[in-house]
Amino acid sequence: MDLPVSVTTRDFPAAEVTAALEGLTRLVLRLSTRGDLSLTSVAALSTLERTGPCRLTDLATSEGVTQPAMTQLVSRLQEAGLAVRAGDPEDRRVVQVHITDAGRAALAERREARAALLTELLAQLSEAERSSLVAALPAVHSLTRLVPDDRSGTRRAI
Amino acid sequence: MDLPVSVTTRDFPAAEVTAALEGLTRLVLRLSTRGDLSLTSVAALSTLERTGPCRLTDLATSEGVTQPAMTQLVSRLQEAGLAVRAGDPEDRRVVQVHITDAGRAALAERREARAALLTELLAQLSEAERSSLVAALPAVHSLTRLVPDDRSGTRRAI
DNA sequence: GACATATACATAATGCACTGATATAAGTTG
DNA sequence: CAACTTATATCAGTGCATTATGTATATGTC
Repeated sequence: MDLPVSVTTRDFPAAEVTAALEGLTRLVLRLSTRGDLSLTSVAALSTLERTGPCRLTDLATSEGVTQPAMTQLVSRLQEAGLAVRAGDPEDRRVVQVHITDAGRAALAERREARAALLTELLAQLSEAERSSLVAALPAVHSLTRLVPDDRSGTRRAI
Repeated sequence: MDLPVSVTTRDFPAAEVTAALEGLTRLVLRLSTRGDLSLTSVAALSTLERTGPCRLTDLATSEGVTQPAMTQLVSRLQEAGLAVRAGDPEDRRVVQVHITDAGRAALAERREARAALLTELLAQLSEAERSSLVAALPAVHSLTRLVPDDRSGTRRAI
């Protein structure tokens, strides 16, 4: 328990990191206002903004939801004017989902608001704490890349 | 982009941290299986375990949900045998919510499962990355403490 | 060229977890 | 004791997910 910690795989304080992760998750969720875009909506819009138009099913896979869920989500986004469906002339079964200018604007606005609030929060940390967070960013990116986009196969309860 | 970074309030990469936070949030949510306890359930049980029996309304406040939501949540927890309601002899309007042994066991089991999976994920990072995550833990704790338990007053959209 | 199968999306029915509004019951105060 | 406040429960509605199934289009095989 209180042996010196060398951060190897074996003695990694997974419990603490798990708790921290859940705390952060709840923080983010609590900071979301009703009426805001859902996390999935934001993720889907971000994907569309980053990678360009995308098939509905591919979008579902990449966001880790089922295809019907994505159908509904795209419908909501379309009603809100943030995305549009477009047919694919080469395969008339497919729907290409495009982000609209309004969608891009909504993303930008949301990012700005969240960044502003986060900046405010972070200002209350010590400089050492801020540095430690920045230093952890690459690891976080690696982590989020580790979980495959599709949830089939080896998925397990966490 | 590749200037030396001194992490002051002014030039803190809030956008990046925001993005990382959202990525982590989605990671955690995606790793939750259907049938698992919801995050709110876990948070409520954890609070009960940590601080002992608690009024229903206080629990609602501390988890950042409305009182009806907490009434329902406690009902679910009670049906699942993870918590129980107990009357308060001093004020017969109040309900004291207690965690049960089964609730404690469920928490422990869940923590173990998540820690195991997280360990597996973390094993795929470099040692430097793991160290950076551990180093960021205190900052994360500070951050999660910054957001007050109740959402009234200064709450804003994020 | 026609039929079987696969693929892409939509629709329907359902469930869960939240919200707001309101009811009920129990304390508190003028 | 009436009026008010507090603590919880209940109800209707919403958002976002699920599974199961339907429909249109594509593809492969005989």
